[in-house]
Amino acid sequence: MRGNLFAVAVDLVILTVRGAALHVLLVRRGVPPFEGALALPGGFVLPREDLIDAATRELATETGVAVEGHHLEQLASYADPGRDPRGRVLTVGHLAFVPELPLPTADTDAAANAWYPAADVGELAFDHERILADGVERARAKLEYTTLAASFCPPEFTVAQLRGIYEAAWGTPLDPRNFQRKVTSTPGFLVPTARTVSGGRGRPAQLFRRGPATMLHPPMLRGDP
Amino acid sequence: MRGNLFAVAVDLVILTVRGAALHVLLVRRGVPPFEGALALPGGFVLPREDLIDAATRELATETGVAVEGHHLEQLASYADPGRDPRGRVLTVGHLAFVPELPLPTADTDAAANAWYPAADVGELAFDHERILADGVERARAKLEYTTLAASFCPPEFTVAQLRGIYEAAWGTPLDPRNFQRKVTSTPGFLVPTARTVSGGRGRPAQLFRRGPATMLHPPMLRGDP
DNA sequence: CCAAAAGTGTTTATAATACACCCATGC
DNA sequence: GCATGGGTGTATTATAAACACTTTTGG
Repeated sequence: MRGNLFAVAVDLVILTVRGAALHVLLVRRGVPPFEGALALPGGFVLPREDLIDAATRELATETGVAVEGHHLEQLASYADPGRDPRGRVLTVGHLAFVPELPLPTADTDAAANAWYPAADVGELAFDHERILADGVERARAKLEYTTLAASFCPPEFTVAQLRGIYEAAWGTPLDPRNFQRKVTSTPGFLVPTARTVSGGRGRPAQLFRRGPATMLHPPMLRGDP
Repeated sequence: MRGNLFAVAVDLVILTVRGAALHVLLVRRGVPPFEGALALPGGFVLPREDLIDAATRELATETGVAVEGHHLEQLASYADPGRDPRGRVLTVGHLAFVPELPLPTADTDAAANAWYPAADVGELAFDHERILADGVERARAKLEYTTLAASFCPPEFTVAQLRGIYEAAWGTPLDPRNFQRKVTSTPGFLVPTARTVSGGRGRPAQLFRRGPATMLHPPMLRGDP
């Protein structure tokens, strides 16, 4: 067909919210090239595998959790001729949103994996800084006009937890009272459960699940004000 | 590195607005596979070429016009193992917005190229129906919250022309008077020129160029109402 | 009872719609 | 003049931000 063949990989920008900041899952590379450097988790696509399946497999490997209910989408492809010293490698970046969860202590192929603040990762292997930047930008954009913030929460969550996601993602405190009304009055965003959370300091909060809606009209954040 | 190598192609969803509907540029295939079928224009990525360069080259080939001022962005990658009967081919879909322009009468590699209504293209080669659908969906979404509608217009255009883009893209008539104020009062959307268009039936309209702004806050279209 | 967080009601500012109206041209 | 589309002003309506207030828990 042609002499110019590519190896094809998938790399994952796996984001979560810890404390008040976006964090990304990075692995320490154990083999050349870029041995010892931090990198996005990823790997080559298998002979009969589709891209989303390869990404799903990597996500399960790295987080130790099934993809059940996690959000995973394709981000963009990167194929700069010089991006990999081994030769011509195209990588398809993917973006995943997961709740804060304990990581498996690496019986994976990677030497170590851990959460790092997405805003301050230092130097990464290959062009992974660029892929990460694109992933963070896309994540922020999608939070504005979709209901995906709930993908960062566990299966059942409070309105305050959800608000923390938005506040972490774009660093602005939000009015808890107006936020409450906004999300509870958006049809299909939240499905109330009968249960409440106990043990907190104030009045117990009601627990919700993700609703069927995916798009927000109007968006969550407005212009500059 | 690995035995599972891919051929890598780029395919283009080139959109324009003709009359009152979105149209897409399609080519009639002159060689197998899918000989005689309609397909998106595209081709293989060259050995030292980056993806955007390959897409830019194809866009210039098909439209006969330099990419000056045209909008071109990566859409998504497609690599289903069965998508090409010749073997493992990954294609990186791209999305282009161009003004209505005369097509070169094919001294290109394709047998013929022409505009087709994007909503009614019939069967396409490979998985190009899917790629087209993704492109149209992305185009509609981006028109809502960016200034890209102006990319469908010639270098100088009237507010009514711009309104026609929006009306064609989502099939809703818009109030000319409120539309006028909305776009002219959005900073950086339109740059007025001294010139006006003559020969129309009513009062001559002022001509504008694209401004530096790219994002719209708030978006152009609101929810269902 | 007090502190703290959840959740509701109400006022106020802001922005979007609807539409009356004037402007500048061709015929 | 009059039809036609370009462009502006303004009243009405919807929405979001600000914040006082009530609810329900733990200590």
